[in-house]
Amino acid sequence: MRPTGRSADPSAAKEDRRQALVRAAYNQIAENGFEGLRTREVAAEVGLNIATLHYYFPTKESLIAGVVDYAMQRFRSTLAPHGFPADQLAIHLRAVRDLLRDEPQLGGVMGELELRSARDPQIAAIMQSTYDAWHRAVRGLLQRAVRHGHMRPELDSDDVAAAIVAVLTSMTLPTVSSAGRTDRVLRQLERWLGIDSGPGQDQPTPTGQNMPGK
Amino acid sequence: MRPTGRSADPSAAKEDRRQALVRAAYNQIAENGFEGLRTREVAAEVGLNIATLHYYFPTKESLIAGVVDYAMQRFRSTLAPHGFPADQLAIHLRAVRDLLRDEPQLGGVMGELELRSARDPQIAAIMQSTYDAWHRAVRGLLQRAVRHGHMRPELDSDDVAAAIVAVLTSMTLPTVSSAGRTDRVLRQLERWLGIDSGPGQDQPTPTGQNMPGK
Amino acid sequence: MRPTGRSADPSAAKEDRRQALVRAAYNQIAENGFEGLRTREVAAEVGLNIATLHYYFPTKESLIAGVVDYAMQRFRSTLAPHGFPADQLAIHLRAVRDLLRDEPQLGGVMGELELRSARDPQIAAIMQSTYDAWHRAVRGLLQRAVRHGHMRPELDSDDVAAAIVAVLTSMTLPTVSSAGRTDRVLRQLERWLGIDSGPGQDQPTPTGQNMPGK
Amino acid sequence: MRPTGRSADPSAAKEDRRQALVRAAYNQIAENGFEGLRTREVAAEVGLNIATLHYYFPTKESLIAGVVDYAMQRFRSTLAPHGFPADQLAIHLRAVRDLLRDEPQLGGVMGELELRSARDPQIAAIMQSTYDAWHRAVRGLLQRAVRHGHMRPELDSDDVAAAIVAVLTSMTLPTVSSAGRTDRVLRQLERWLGIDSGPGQDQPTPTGQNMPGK
DNA sequence: AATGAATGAGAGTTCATTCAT
DNA sequence: AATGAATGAACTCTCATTCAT
Repeated sequence: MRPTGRSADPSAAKEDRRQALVRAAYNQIAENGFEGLRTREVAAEVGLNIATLHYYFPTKESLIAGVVDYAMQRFRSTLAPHGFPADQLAIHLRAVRDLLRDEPQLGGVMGELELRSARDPQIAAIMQSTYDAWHRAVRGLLQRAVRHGHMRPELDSDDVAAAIVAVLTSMTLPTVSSAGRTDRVLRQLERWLGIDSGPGQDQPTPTGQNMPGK
Repeated sequence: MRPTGRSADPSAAKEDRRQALVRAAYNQIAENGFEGLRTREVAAEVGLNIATLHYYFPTKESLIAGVVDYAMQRFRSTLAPHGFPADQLAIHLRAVRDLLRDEPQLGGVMGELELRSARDPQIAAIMQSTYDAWHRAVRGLLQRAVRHGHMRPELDSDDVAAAIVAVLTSMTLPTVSSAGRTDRVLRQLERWLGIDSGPGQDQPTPTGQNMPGK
Repeated sequence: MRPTGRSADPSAAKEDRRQALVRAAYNQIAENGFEGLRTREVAAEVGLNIATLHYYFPTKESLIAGVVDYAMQRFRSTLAPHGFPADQLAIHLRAVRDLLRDEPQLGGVMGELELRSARDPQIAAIMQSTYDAWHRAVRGLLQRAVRHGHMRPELDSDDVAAAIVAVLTSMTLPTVSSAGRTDRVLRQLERWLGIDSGPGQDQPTPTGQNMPGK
Repeated sequence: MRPTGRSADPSAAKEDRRQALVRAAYNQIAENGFEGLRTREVAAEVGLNIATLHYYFPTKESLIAGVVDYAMQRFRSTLAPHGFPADQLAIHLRAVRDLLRDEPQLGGVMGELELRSARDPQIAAIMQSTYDAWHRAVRGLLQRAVRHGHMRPELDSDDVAAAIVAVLTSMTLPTVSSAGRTDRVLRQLERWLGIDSGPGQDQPTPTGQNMPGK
């Protein structure tokens, strides 16, 4: 009675199809943007007829809603790790970078959602709450780091969290992410946070401009 | 007293019309995205027939090119001040914030261009060169600031410039810019750079987390 | 008893629709020329929406290709009889005349294709090969006729075939075909070929200018 | 007081412009057919503005009428030579061939007019009367040739004239005129008429199938 | 659960024509 | 006599959506 696979449970099979369609749409958006999202293409990629797509998703908007869900879950699942020990902030930054590097579509889709949220209140709400959760998570990390004495107590955890989220978000944009700027940006962010550990991808930079105590 | 308006110079009048169309398209993109850009709407907004729009811009693509030009000029003109004394980096950051605040459309359009550049090589080239110029300008500021003793000499001006550009860019995104996050982010950036002149919008908060020497 | 009409075989029904559209386009071209061919009209004539027409023929050009096929087949089917006994050249000439008389659209469409071939290499190729085949068929007839002693041996079968094809082709032109000139022309051609079997449509005019021996 | 040239007479200058426009349209039709005739292009080719074209020719149809006139005059002028001695029929055939060879546009335009006449009664009338005149001229030649003993008395001058005109007309069609078929056709026509003079373009063929004297 | 066929609404683009200057 | 600017009408083509099967 596994809920996945083409097995007994009919409603599971249905969910499979839906997932396949959502993933196809997700890829399409990553590649062509909302502008270039064609339901026919999505259906074709899954090997289905347009009409069948509309059986699963009555309207294009509902399919997009599915994509938003999928992207968010994809994002969150990787971004909100389990334990978060003391200085796992560094791990978090790397995780984001790795995620964007390994699944380049995600950046594109997030960017598209970002923009769409300016016009689509429904998406805006989802995005906002996701970012709020993210912000809170990062802020929590910062506070714990301060409590553990790994960061300067006078930092405004709200402001720093906002800045971190902003920098990480900018990395989804093509212009910033291109030409290896990503690594530059991330490295500098680590320096500012005093969590740069040298190797990463690159050279040992034991400077630590911001953490005089170090 | 240039011949703006329906006055003497005929070629100026033509340029006026073109500008009006470009601005209308610019607004449309800001409001509805590239996805929602309709030439008929643009023409109507200026009070012209579509055929007339095509008289000025043979193709939709050429109109978009006009918009790109306009947005870039809008962006650059405010971003590349003339003199740049020693600590004008702060002024620059504020200028960007003010520009995005006072002309909210600009953020939207830049975001759209940003995304489009992932698929449109022509736009990508323009965006890239603009960002490169921006990066160089900021880096130059940083280097001068270091030379004048206003910043720590060991900073990697390339990395810091990249981070600054990334943060400022992220401010064009709706999610980041909403809910007053912009100010948070900017304030923190200033702190990191050691150029913060106070909390909120302007009040003096001489903390200076990053520039211990100062 | 093939599944014509709205009966069993679904793919046959599809082919029916395609045929109906092609025939409608064929009629439109005959009536208004390529210049006046409007997809909307074609669809309307069959009782379909334009979008549906594009379902069957993705582009106007592909619809035209269908028309070319149809016209050619219409032409060939009647022009390349089965057996061709000795003096069937006469039959061939009459068949062409009858075809053009009974299906006046064909002349118009062929004329249009003729002209279009001056600008459209694709059509030019089709027309050329059709005419070549026709030329060869006629030449073959002539040679057999010579071999059987029904025509003078010294005739240049290539030249005569070219002339015959030219005359028959000219009969598709409105000016030539109008005012009963067709019959005049054909009668004279028969005389030159020595196969004339009578005046007007049928009256016996045993002159036979060309076949003195006969 | 020459009526041509850019001199004194204002109405002559006007006529010049008209002629230039007509000739430009004529060339355009030869190249692109009626289908591809664009008034803007015509005006541009003469170096005028569209609006100016409409000053000379209020409507596109009126411009076309001008082209018809021009083509007809071009055709007639060369086709109806002055003297016509006894066997000038041969000269006539050669003249037509040379005309079509030396001014290839004429064939195209005549073909277009030919087809258009199927839909445009006005053009049909002009074409018809031109062809009638041509037919009569050729018939006159034949009759004189018979009277002078250069042709067989029993020929039906009406039928032969019709056939000649048909063959010559077919030579305006691209498919017939291509691939050197023209010469074949013409040569054979000359043989049938008994006026082949051997060399022409090619080999001496003194056969003369049709001249009983042989 | 799946599909082929059909559609309405609308997109960008073209073109002959007009009008004020 | 000439033009730049403007327009209406029409064209081909696209796409999300629907419906009978």
